[in-house]
Amino acid sequence: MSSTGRRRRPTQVDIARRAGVSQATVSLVISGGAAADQIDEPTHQAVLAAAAELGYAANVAARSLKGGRNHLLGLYTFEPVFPTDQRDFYYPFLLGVEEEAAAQGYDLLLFSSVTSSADRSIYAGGGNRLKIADGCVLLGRNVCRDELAALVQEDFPFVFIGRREVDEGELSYVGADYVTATSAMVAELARLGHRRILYLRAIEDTEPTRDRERGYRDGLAAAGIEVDEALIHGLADPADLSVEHVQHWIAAYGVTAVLVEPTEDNRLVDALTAMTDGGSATRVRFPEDCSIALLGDPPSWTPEQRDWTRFSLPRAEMAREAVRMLVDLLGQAQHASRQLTIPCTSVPGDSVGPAPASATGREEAP
Amino acid sequence: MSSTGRRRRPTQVDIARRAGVSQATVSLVISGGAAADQIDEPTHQAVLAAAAELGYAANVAARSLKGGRNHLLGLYTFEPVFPTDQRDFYYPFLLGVEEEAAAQGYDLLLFSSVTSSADRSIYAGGGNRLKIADGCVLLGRNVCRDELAALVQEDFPFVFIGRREVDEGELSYVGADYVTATSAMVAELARLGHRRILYLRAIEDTEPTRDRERGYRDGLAAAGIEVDEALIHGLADPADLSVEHVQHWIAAYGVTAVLVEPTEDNRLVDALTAMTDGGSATRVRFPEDCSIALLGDPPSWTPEQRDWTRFSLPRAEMAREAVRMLVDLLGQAQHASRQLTIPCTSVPGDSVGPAPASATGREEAP
DNA sequence: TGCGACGTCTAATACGTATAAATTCCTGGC
DNA sequence: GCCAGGAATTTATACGTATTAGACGTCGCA
Repeated sequence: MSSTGRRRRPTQVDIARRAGVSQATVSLVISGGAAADQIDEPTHQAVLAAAAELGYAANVAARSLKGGRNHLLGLYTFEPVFPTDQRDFYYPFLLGVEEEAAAQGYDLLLFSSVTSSADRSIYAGGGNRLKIADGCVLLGRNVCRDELAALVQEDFPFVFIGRREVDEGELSYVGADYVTATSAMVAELARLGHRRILYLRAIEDTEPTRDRERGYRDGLAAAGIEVDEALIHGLADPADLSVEHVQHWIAAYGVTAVLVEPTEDNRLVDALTAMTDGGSATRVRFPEDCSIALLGDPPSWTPEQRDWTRFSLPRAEMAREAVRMLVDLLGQAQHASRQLTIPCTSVPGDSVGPAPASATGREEAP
Repeated sequence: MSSTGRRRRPTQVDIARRAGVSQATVSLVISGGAAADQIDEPTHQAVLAAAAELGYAANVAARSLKGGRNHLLGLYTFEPVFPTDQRDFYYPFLLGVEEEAAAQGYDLLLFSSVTSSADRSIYAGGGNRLKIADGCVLLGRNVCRDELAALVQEDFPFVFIGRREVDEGELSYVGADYVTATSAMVAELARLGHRRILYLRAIEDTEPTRDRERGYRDGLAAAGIEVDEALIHGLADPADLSVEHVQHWIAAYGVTAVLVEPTEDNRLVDALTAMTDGGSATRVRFPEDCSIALLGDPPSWTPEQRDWTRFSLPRAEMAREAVRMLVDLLGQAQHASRQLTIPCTSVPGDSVGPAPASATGREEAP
């Protein structure tokens, strides 16, 4: 059908034959960045011409086996990125990675872990799948620690989007500055007279959660408020954030403000909305009854939604920086690990108000 | 740091040395599916033990170099997929491709054309970029015909999502059955007494548009209505679908129903919504004043939106089928082209009603 | 004329795996 | 005791590329 009728993809040997040179020369012309100018102009052209005629494309596997570069950046996510309910959360990351990868002249290799089966993990099939790419961007909240540790052991270049730690050594990441952002949120609440601030944290002990807790404690300390451990509460399911609970916290602990971590899906915001909607007796008004702020932004953001007080992660920016960092790492012989933290932006919103006068100074009581 | 202190990853040779066998034996034990049982049980165990002790992980590059396949499927889009205003249109395709690729054991190579610059085209850098993948899924409305033709010339395996044609030969695609869906829509309108049906088609002469026009004509023929060429109208910009225009069409041509192609962005639906919102004199009520149906679904679909009468493309299903077809093609020595058409699902909606009695039979007049 | 230097190219090899072909070893049959 | 025949394992090779060391001329200069 086609001119040659052959099925096999052309290789450097084919080009060499056609151009009347050796395979080594072809390799030098095609991918010998530095050494490419040591070959004569006529042969240079001849090789390129032959390559074009044959429709040559380098074999990725062979190239990376040999240790060369493929101009591929991997993107591995520990959770499915595409399911609809989380899409708005991950979309900005995808966007940023895609954009910056293209800008840097790399194509993106999407390692799919979309099936829940374990056979799509990094070390599936007895090998490290990521290695076809020159380097890899990692993403996801529920990290598999073993795999991450193994990745650090081999010195495969990768950058995590989000701060992550493993015992086995330092890894590179681009994270959001949850500590400062949360601390600032606490400071703002304190300025408004709040002294009894409830912190609803995720149950899982991941780095983002630890950072927020750190910021919470720092913020309280800076405001001269002692930490009451009873006000740090693990929230297993956003649905637990019910009217009854909040009213209980207000009554029993004198809580006047709540800080809560949003989930990657819509459940938290749904729960909040549900609390606002109920009949007058069975609802909580924010901020009249209680101030509330989100430690991060809820995934989907339609204009109709309420403008919750919160801070917002620079997600696309984080992704872009991660790609830049990765490309940088690739350029260096030595793979030193690097860490970068990007500030969050504060969104004032309308769910935080001054503390009720009756509550001010309440923490002075025994 | 690690037990050996070496940096290099263990290979089959290392295992072989440790287990006192040859590298070939190791290969047979580890990945020799069928031939694995021809080796003795003791050696089998010894090899596995050695592999476990060394923490062996197969080198994917070497493996796929040997096999000729690298288990990568390309995804090339002729338009940026990630920009926000089109994201809901392309998302289901991404989802489907991603999902099925994973199910088939392939990873996805995302060729970014996100920068508008031409140097990210298929044939950038002198070669066919797509060729680093085993095969490729193509996507996008504004196809570059030259490149597509060139792709057909070389017999690089690819499948287009959406019906596409080139003069140079047959290509494989998975398309939506616009013809039948449009024809059915016309039939339904005819059943409701409509005889003067306006068809607003896209200006560009792409396959999806041609198919719809074909369905329009077929549907009219089946209903025994003669085609009035004045009722086929090219719509350059969705904003042109204004109240004035519709009122004009009703008055001048006796139009009682309109069929319109949606755009990939939100402009058409926005225009429709705007028409409904105006003051009573400057708006059109659907279906009271005029029935209207969309030949495809508008991109974003929030529950608040009006439930327009339309038909809906099985986008995720198309994507999945495309991947399946591609994998199938890869398995065959001969690359025959294949075509598959998937039916659309009809969404009754509420923007179509019976034709006004005064208009029925109007087409009998000269 | 001879000799080193330089410019241009090639031969050879390594990367880690899979597999066909060849070898060794063993067992049983005569 | 010798050989056919199979089971268990190894040897050898190929996959396509990158890279190093060296081959081959050619030129400049003494």
